[in-house]
Amino acid sequence: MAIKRRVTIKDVAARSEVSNQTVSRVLNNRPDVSEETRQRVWQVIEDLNYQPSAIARSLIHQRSLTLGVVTAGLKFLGPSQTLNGIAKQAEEAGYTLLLKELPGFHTTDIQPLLNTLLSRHVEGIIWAVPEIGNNRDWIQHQPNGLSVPMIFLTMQTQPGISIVTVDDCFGGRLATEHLLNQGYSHIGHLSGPLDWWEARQRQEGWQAALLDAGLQVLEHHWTCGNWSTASGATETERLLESYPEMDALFVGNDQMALGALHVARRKGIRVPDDLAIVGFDGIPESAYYCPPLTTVSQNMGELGSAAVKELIQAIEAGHHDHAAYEPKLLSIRPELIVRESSTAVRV
Amino acid sequence: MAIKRRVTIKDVAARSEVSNQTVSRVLNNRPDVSEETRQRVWQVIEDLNYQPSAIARSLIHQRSLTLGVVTAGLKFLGPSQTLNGIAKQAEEAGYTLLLKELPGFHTTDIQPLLNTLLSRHVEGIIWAVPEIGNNRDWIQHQPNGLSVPMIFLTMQTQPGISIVTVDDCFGGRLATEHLLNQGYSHIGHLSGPLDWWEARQRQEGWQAALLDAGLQVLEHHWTCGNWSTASGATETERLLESYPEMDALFVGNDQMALGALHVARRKGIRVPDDLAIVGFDGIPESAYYCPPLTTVSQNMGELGSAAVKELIQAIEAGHHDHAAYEPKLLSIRPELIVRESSTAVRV
DNA sequence: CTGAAAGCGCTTACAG
DNA sequence: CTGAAAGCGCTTACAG
Repeated sequence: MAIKRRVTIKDVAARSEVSNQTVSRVLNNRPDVSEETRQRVWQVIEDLNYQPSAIARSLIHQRSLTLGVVTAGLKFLGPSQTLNGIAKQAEEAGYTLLLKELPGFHTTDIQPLLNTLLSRHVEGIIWAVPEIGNNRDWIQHQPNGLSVPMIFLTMQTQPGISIVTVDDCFGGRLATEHLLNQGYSHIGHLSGPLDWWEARQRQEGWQAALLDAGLQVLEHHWTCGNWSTASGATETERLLESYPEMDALFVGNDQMALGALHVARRKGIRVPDDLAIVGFDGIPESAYYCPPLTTVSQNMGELGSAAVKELIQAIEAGHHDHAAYEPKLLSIRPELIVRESSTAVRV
Repeated sequence: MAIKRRVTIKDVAARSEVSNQTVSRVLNNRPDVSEETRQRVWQVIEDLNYQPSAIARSLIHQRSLTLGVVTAGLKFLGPSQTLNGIAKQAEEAGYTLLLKELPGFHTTDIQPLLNTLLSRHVEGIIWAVPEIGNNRDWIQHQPNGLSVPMIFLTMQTQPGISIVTVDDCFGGRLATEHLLNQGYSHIGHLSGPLDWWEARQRQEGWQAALLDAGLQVLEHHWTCGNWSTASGATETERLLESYPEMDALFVGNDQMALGALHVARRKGIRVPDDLAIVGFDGIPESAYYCPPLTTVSQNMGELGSAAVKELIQAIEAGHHDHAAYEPKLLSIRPELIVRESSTAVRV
């Protein structure tokens, strides 16, 4: 497969015996070309299978129609669903995506990555990396802000920053209130790792609901795992010991909930009669867990597409430079899906 | 966020009172600049936070250091794991990814998509869309081949095409032979949709193993689902009726296997004593199914990174245009993970 | 209706 | 050691 030179506008011009700019006119459907010339040039374009260079064009137009996406942990469900939504929406809006995946969640030096993206003239950036520990502190240290609009996904509100997020706290509340309504009163919580903002929010929702119901929230009523099914299993065991009265458990994601179900089964604990379990995420398989899992469903695809819409709006506001774009906070509400794992017939 | 003009090489040149090409020399670490000038220019570059335009550079160098990735069904596990591997490897090799997701698996007109990619000067393309029905016929109709190297993932061998694939047929054989070794002899199969090449391969492996063992393979010994847990459940029910002697079941993916387990449980069929079940994919949760699932594990991340390595090799071969790059076929072997769902103590 | 000129942001020979 | 000129592939005024 030897190197093939690109077919350029010059090749087309030469072959159709006109100047470059006439070819350019034909390409861009300008009116001022004679019908005869137009036909001839199109013919040559097709014969040569000529594709105008988007690169050259973006240099002139100062527009690349490209969006940068920074993601991490693509092998997990959430991030890939989000990317799915981003890709769909970008496609629809006529933008192309430049994808960068962080090697881990805790990358320290963001600058080279941002530079790569900016050097390729992205018109905006979507930051689809979960907020963990202080992995967003760099935002403060940006010299004089970014040179392009940027949208952050699922994170703590910060002034001056556009954020699209799922309301995880509300989700945690939803799960817990459901359990209360079902008559459970010793409701434990198995959270995700607490350096994750999402994990903390869900935990907060759980706690708030219990306090609102006049119940106590004590240290030994909860523990945290690392999102994996394995950790869901081991942490559930720990919780069963530290909180023996526990009759219901709100778990921070469906995969850990699967681990919890696993442990309950091994120990002969009946779900939901002895222990109700509610998950978070709403992954399709959860409907086929044993028993089917009640869960809080969040639409990550919608999150992604909302982010793209918002970003494009910001970009266009920048072009009509009058209307300075106001940073926005969009929050998507998760929904409760009730299944067998939390609906015992209580007496 | 009003529009900000990019800082260009001219700005730097003006501010440091040298010509553009001296700035260029400094940027590219050329030797022939006086130390004093070099220092001054670097200072200005930093002050202005100047980022050279990769776009302009790629125009000159005729190299974009960009790879195109075409994917579909990112919301499913396989494609996103694959993309994960692709992203990691591309990053490591210093390439940036241009991502396009097809709206569905059966897109008819590939040309516009290919053109977008080519117009942005991608140096190579990875086709990470599963082969389904005739959704790859377009390869034949490419006028005079592609102008850049292209690698296809998981598909039927075709002359002149570079392919990186998992050996699904071998995987199916692995699962089936394991069941035979465990003493099962009425082994049914629940495949994925048969227009998927991968589904057909796994089915073929199952069939070959049975024939090799001198067993019959009849129509009513297998059925096909659509990869979803739901279809896994309904198709297992169907199979239990059509093939009542069945004592083991090889299922085309883990999610459908979860559906099979679900049905078995509902019907009081003991797994693995009455019915052994083996899945395919090796997703982490399968270790926590009820009972834990024996499965054939395939490393999609490795698939992705192998594809990137191969593609880059092809690209570089193109640059040293002597050594014409030979299309290759790389095949990755899946592995069997044995768990409780297939290891009854048989008498 | 069509072409010569200038320029997008950069680099590569070529002079001096 | 440094700058003027030409060019990557294209488009946009400006002439004619």
